[in-house]
Amino acid sequence: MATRNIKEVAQLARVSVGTVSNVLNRPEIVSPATRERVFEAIKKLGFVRNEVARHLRMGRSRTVGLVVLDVSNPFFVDVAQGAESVADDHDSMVVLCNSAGDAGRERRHLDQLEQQRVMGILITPVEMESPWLEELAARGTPVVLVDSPATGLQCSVAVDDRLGGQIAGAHLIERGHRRIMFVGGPQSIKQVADRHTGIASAVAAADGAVELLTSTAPTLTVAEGRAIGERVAALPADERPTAAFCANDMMALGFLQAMASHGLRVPDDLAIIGYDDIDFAAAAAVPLSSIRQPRELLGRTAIDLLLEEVAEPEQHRHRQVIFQPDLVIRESSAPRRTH
Amino acid sequence: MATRNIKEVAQLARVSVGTVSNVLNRPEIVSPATRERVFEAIKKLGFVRNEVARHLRMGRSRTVGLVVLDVSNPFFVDVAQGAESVADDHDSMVVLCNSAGDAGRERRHLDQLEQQRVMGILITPVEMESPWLEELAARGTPVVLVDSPATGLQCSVAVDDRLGGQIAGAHLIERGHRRIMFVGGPQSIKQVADRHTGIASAVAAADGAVELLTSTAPTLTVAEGRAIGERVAALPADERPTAAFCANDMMALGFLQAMASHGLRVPDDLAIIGYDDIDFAAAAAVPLSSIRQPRELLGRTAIDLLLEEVAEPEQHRHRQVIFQPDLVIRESSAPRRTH
DNA sequence: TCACGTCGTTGAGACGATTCAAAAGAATCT
DNA sequence: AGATTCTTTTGAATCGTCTCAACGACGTGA
Repeated sequence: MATRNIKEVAQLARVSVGTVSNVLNRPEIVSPATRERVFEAIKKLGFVRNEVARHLRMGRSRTVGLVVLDVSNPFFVDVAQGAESVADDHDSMVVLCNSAGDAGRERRHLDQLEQQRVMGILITPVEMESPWLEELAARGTPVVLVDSPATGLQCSVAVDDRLGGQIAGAHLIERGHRRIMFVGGPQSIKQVADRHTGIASAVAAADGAVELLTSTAPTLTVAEGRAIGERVAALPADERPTAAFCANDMMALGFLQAMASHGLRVPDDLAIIGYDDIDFAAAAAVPLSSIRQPRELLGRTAIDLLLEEVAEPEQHRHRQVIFQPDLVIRESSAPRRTH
Repeated sequence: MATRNIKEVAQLARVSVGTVSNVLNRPEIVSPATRERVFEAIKKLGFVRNEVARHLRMGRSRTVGLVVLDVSNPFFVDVAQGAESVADDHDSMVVLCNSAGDAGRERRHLDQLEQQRVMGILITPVEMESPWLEELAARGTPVVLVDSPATGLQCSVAVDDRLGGQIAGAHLIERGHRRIMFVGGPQSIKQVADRHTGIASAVAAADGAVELLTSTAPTLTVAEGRAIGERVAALPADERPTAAFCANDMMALGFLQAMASHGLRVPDDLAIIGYDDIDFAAAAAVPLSSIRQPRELLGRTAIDLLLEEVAEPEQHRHRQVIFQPDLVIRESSAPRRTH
């Protein structure tokens, strides 16, 4: 409660509050002697600037909200770190919020961030269509979609998920697989839908020779991946797919665990390829093949776009940046023996 | 920029600003008719409460800062989730900051949080002794140490790391290992120092029969674990330890990868045990034995203590909560054959 | 009719910093 | 010395909300 304010500092230094403020913000216009006196007073009182009052007066905040689908997915942590590294250079702060794939939680976080009058919001939305976001933007909080393409009404940074799915599919087909399962999540998540479309197009290109199964989980977690894996492992061998393309690496890890616990060999009995190429993918029981996304670059670019918009709101034109994914081949999808 | 304020709402609803504020905060004391009129005005204008002004006026914030050593370590993400779940119930918000083991970054985050006048700070400090934290607390921002025992000047939540180290050591010794390496980090990090002390005491209890090597990295990351692993793998077999106790699971995963890439078999050539029991430990190439900490409970309890202190600053007495770690045995430290 | 409570509403200060026009002081030039 | 310019410092207004004493309207009971 011993929080000092500018007034107390002014009193102790025998200057006006205006001068203290000047020392804090434009020290060069204050005479050295006065400046020194003020600094001493600050030190003696243990004065710490009140950013809240500052923000209220100045009308703009130095923090950016980042709302992600799942904090426990290292993919998003990496995106966040990318964003934070840029924010650091502009002495802003990133506050990380977890929607956990739940529209309600997402909504609450957005409300909170808007009430805090954050500088802007970076978000991987739970649902494709969200009027909230547009209203939010209309009311004056810039929004940048992350890992999700925008319709033109706002900026966005994304990776071509359709292409990623296609690459994964082509890879598995090229490896000789003819019965492939897409281990996915809610189609309402754009990324999932696109990855599905991608692999479907690769399958279609194989001219009916390849069969595509699909399983869907409510969330893209390790646990769900494991659950689906259990079900797949329980199938008779001739009904079982020979390869699985998981919507992300978390699911792939769970799926892999289920294979192991049922004595199925990866990639011999069943090949697996994940998505995101999180660091743990390489350290898995069987190192996971994956579709790599430029995780940190995604975060970096998103906040760059945001800062650009904030800096020049007038002449800013919304942009949609799209990156290309890469195929990373590891043991989990190693060459399949044609039997 | 279309941000409306209470005054505009008041004008449109033809009431005073005081009444609008009442509608927002104590709707029951406002007559239904007026209340309705105000709500309509709010909706029509798209008014969103300015939490910044609110906070300035009320003098206290609804956000809590959580400063962790490494956001990319899922251990801390779990702690954060525990904290957040409690914060949610008290409609507060947790902002996650990453010191990345760097005292400078930690310092900057603390400054920022103090300037924002957060309700309190939960922190896993980089260094044991930190005058900053005490000054911070003295100036009125409550601090709770997380995963790190306090000296009595503040609240803390921790797990008995000494015991954890001892359990890990006893386990390896019991499995027949006589040459054990502690793969650690800076001794300035209390957790690391304690885990080391723990295993050392287990080794001492073995009466000279066991040899304890120690290697130290600047940070507790996968990369550092791998680097140390590379060096260990390069040693001639008779100088190489037969078991490694890693200061956390991240290092253990890196260490494990190094073993694999050098063709050393785990646990036959070298057993590994980690610390934290993060979810990825079980999914590793060789499922990792680990010392489990109650991760979410740690975060939950920390914020409970903080809220307690904030609620009743007067009669609050600082408490130090200590939990017990558990041994989780998996394949990476399976029985060693006596040769 | 008057005094008195009750209920709803009002409006004037805070809260702590920034900003900026204007005043005060110092330095320079005639 | 007096006029002019430049440098410092001042203090009042402002940002958006909350709080609380005071006020008006209304009904009740005497």
